Amino acid sequence: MSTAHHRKKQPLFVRRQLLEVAARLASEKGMTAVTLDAVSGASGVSKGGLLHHFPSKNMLLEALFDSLIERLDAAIEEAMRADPLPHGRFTRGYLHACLSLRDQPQGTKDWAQVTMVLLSEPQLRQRWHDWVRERSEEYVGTDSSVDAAIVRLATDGIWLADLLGSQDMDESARHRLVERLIELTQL
Amino acid sequence: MSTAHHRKKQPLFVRRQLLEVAARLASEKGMTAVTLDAVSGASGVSKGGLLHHFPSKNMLLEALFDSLIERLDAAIEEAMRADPLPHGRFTRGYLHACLSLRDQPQGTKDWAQVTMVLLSEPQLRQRWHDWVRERSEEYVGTDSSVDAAIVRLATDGIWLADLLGSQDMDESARHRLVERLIELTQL
DNA sequence: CATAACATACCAATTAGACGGTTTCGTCAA
DNA sequence: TTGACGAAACCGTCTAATTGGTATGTTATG
Repeated sequence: MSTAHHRKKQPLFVRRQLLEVAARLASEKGMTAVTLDAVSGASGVSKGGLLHHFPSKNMLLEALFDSLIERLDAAIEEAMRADPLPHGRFTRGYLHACLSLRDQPQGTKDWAQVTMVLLSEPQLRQRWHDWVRERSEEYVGTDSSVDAAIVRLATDGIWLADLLGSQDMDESARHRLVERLIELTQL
Repeated sequence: MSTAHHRKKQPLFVRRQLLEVAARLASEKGMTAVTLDAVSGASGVSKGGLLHHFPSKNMLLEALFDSLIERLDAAIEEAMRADPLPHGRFTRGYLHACLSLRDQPQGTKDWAQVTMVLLSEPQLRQRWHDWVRERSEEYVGTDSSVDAAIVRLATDGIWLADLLGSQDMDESARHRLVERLIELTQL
């Protein structure tokens, strides 16, 4: 009856839209709020349309996770290309990538929160674990020092702190923190 | 009809039992699996009984969160008592507490995973944030160096890595890591 | 016209919680 | 010591709403 599905078909845009809405719901209201009805409703897409793009709820969550990992990979690679020093390069790339993803308003907002929520789903933990393992094996030659490990762990800590939206660290303190972390990767 | 509710009344035990079951469900199957039916069923307690102890699902989750924070506080305090050096004492206490809670099989298992899952609930993030803020203000005199902040962030990172159940760090590597972290708190 | 991109209408199962009942416990008077 | 008696600690059922998913359309696009 509605003219909703008379609109122009734009599968890629709709798919992207659905993922973004799912991400927003997850970060703002938690996993229990990410239902098919809620996602389709908030997207202006029917449930049938949603299930056309993602055959099941799990598929939706996995796709969301994939898109986040993709983003992260791209950001790391970009940061690493701008880094001339091999030693600790991956660790610095990881640090910069996490920092840059933090304040990019484009696309999926609240990256940290979404990732956190997704990691709270046991089914997706394994994939994250695999991702970490792959990287740590790939860069074992340049990023296996104790200090590098500490920097990467601290990066995860920053990521974790960000998701609380806590603004208890001013810009200069943060800058000193990052400077020190980079220094540690070069030891 | 069953004789189940003829058993001896042990409110504290039942309450504790319910929290443990909720924690296990959360860590093993994610938040979406923590339903009133599931918790009451796996506890051998009726739904009525569950709702008697925790008037709503939110109350149950909050109580679970409280019990975890309690544990953490106790572990930190214990670690700090055994530490003679004031400088960086809280940071070391935080580190040791997180490490010790990791491998205590007693009571609520999978502490990290449960905390993670709970933090994925936006309603509970604020409380964690408040907790962090309180501590960082209380120990501003002894634990406000950049390196101390890094150690605490890295501790969060370890906590995060633990919840993936990744065993990709052997005992000696871990020991060196902790040694280095402690060293950083003393600079 | 064939197929992909949607929409609408259902469905069985599950959900949080309300409700009223039953059993035990603490307490205090007789 | 007993024995009411109110309150706390349970139990089991009911329900309205929501859940993930199916089945079957309708429209646009190549």
